Amino acid sequence: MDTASVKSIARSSGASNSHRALEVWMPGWDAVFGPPRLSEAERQALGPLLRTRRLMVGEAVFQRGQSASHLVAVVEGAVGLGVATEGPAFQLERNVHGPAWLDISSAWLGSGHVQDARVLHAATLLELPVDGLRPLLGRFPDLRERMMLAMARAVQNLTGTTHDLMAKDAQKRLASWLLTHRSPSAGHDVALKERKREVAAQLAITPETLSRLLRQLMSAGLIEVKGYTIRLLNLGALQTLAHD
Amino acid sequence: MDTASVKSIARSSGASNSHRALEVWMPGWDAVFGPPRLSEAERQALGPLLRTRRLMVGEAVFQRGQSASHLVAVVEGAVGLGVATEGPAFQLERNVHGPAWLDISSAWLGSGHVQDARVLHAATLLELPVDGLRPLLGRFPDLRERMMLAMARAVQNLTGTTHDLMAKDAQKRLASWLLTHRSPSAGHDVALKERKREVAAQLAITPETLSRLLRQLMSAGLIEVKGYTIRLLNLGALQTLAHD
DNA sequence: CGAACCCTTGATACGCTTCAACAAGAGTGG
DNA sequence: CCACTCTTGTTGAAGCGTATCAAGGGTTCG
Repeated sequence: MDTASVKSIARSSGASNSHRALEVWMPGWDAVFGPPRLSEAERQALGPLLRTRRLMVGEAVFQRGQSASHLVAVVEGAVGLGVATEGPAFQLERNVHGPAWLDISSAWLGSGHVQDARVLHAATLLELPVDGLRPLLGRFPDLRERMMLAMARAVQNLTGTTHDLMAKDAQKRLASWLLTHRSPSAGHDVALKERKREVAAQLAITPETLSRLLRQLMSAGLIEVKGYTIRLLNLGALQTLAHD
Repeated sequence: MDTASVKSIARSSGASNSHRALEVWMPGWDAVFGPPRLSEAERQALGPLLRTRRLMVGEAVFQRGQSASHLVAVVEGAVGLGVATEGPAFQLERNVHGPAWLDISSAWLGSGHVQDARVLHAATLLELPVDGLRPLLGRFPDLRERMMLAMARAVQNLTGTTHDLMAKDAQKRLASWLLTHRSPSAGHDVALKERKREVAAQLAITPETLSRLLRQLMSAGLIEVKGYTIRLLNLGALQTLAHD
């Protein structure tokens, strides 16, 4: 496990010069914290605290009820959040593609994770002990602001999700999903990075219903489905559908 | 508006002794921040920033899209979060009874509220400008921790809500709601503090369905409904129902 | 080539909504 | 004081949206 080697570097560097300290910083970590980039001082302070784990498909990142002492992020890969049922079955609720926070709230409360997390595509995970983070928030206002923003975004995202679940039917949720998941470059294509059954789970519908809905939108001329690529033919109409 | 008088006291007191400073602190504010009680220094720092508003039934606390510069809490009374449709109609999604935070996330992002908020029972509101709060978070570690915890709790609550919406049917959500809303003292009664149609809205069902479900649970012997009081006759069975 | 997936399609079932009617209180004005 | 209206909750009948179950086709991989 390469976590060990990173750790030993961090320890041996001690109160290092910036050159040595840089060695504890791994490429990709910046993406989790998001722009603007962390300052050198922040990186030096955070570096020794951070741990990475590399997990393969199907492995559990954490389990429901398991006490949480670390904030967890996905640096790269994909992790599903949900509830494990008996056996290998897994009731997927949310899909986290790196780089993004996976569980930014549980560790603060110290009361254990609320969901299970399972690796969907081999993933690199980042763990940040909240006990170690706390003092840093006093020393680094920017880092503090960053964490507040990250949590605020989490709240807003979840608020949006609950709104969608309460107020929109499946077709509207799908239209909404398609619009937010279109590739940033070519604005009219959605390249599915996951299986359709996982998309369906996020939309809180069955794979069968998703299939029917796609077909429905297709025969209405709004989209064009080719395997795992969906071309959006009529953005305006999709937005009208999605917006309430 | 008594906000003005409070404000003038805060201003005139300047670098006051603790006796004068206490005057800017209003009874009830502590409840919003939750235990343990704020320190004297924290109160002195927060006091001049906080503003209270007293709003009557039906008034809008804030509107969707309206830019948010303040964290908003309900000191006392009840406020509904949702989306205003045309006219006076209001699609209620969440119900906030004071003391509790109403919108703790929008102001951090500075991107406007995501929902409308409307007063359901005459309410006292507390507003805390995030620009004023920011520097305080550097000076008061306890206050910082408190805010992190509050946001973390918001995330966990919303996570629970989405889980319920995705995985549970209406009956299970109702059982769950009844269990979490039973009066803390006499553990077998639920005294509704709102109209049933508002309870239904929170459960994302229609009032008709709520009525039928209550009748259903009643004839199953699990509860006893008398107007706005519901007696839970079989906690165990309700928990079995609620827990997936 | 068969086995194991994934997606699709069809038939049917069920949960919840919608619409409509009605009963029971609360407030209002003659 | 009674008739009137407004609001809230309840009940019934019908319909829509989505789940469930079952079957078949397309890939991928050993």
